[in-house]
Amino acid sequence: MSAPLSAAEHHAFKQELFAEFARVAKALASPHRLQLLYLLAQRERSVEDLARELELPIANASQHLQSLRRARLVEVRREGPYAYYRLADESVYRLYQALLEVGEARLAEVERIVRDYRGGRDTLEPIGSAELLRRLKQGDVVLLDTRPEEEYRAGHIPGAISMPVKAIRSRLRELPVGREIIAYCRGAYCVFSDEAVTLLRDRGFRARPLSVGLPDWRAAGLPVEVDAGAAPETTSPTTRASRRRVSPRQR
Amino acid sequence: MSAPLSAAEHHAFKQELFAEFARVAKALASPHRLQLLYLLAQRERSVEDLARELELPIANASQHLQSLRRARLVEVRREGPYAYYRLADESVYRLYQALLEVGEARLAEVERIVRDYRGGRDTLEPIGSAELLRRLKQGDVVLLDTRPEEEYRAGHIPGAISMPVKAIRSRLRELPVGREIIAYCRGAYCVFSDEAVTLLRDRGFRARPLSVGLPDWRAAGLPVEVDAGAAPETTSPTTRASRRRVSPRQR
DNA sequence: GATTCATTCAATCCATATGTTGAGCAACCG
DNA sequence: CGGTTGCTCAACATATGGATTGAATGAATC
Repeated sequence: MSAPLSAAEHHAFKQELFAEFARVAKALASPHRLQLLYLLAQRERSVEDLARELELPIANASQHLQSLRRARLVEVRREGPYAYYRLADESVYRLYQALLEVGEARLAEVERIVRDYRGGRDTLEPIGSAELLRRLKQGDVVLLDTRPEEEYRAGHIPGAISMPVKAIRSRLRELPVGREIIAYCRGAYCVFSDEAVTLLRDRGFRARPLSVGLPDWRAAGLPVEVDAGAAPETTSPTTRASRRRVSPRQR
Repeated sequence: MSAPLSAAEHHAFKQELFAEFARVAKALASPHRLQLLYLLAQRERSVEDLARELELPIANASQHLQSLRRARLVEVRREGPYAYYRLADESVYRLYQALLEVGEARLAEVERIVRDYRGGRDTLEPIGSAELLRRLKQGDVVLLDTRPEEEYRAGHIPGAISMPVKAIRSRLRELPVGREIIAYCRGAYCVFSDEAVTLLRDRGFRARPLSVGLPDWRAAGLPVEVDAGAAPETTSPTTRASRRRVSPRQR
């Protein structure tokens, strides 16, 4: 039972074990793959779709996705000619979050890059999740999901309106003037909500960004609503119908 | 203020940003560096010390440590001829934890390696942190820190007795026969506490391992006691005295 | 000052990763 | 069936990372 274990055995065991963990870290160790995870945290997507958004050759995107798959960070669902990739589970996003947290805390470069990029726009007074929840219950705020509509359909904060930042200019009349507007997007390094808030303020609205993105909201265990007709979680045989537009958007 | 930002600018920004995060991930992407972090999570240590425990050439260890340092995952404190490395902060350990969590959840290999290594010894009925805290207050358990004494001195669970697993055979008479004995060590993949529990049970004691290691306990925000005279947290000028043995061990 | 010791640096070799290109494959369409 | 589409694979060039060796640094000691 308590068989004596040699130091050499100990050593080999540790080596094998940490080699496995290093495999996971290796999968994270590429800017392109991190960006893929960032996009996949919003919703499952096809190879071509991802490649287009990241401006990558398709073969390159495919290879990165397979590398992520070998590390079990993402999973594929094949449907006809398409391969839809998605995050394997919530623990993958928590790892991604932990990586960004360390990066932010430790790398002065990150701060500099962000500051350089969005000049004065870091004083938009973001609202926290707890306060948003409270005020949503009171009904005195309007909540905008500024991500592309497909991402809204794949999961959004209950009560949010889909208002992709690209469409917001033409949809201003849908917004109330009295209540404060809260905008959220993909996460801390996504500019959709910041752009929306800046634009809304220019037009005389009271607006603030949410401090976190939808994946962070979900990871915090807060409620997320999925539209009927959104790409199914279960790998059902052939749900071609899932590609149609549905969006029974709530106001 | 809301200066229009071109798609190309967006793209370059994302590239730079994720390149920085990838740098952090790259630092994690090596079995040897992960093992270094594992050891440094216990206490700060010198290069030679780490190299000896991991059976690495010193130059190799030094280079890995510098690579971790460039990613800001560890920091150095130089004292005379020695370079003492330590984890940069708690967020680094949380990242390490998140990596292991994903590895455990996703890689069947990890399970296999662990199972292969410790045959039947995974049914030692570990006790959780909450239950341990409760029973420590009641005073009906004895808590053993089975790590090397230096690690105990650098930080241990309040009330724990330092009982390195290598010394336990010769110190059995210090242990009470009535109360249950709880043993903890470096973490889930450390075998010190399992070995101690197995040995104690063979000798007729009631013993169980704690489900987490000291760094996990600390990361959970639970109290940790540091011995007076242990290597100082603050990089004080020249605290040579810190190398003497102190250990006013409490029973 | 010369010596010793812990650590770092520099140069090398080898292995692995990345990006690119073009070919291959399977599903679907006409 | 032949063509198109979405993805994957294979082969290559280039770049990067890791381990090893021996020399260099820098602090402490003699």
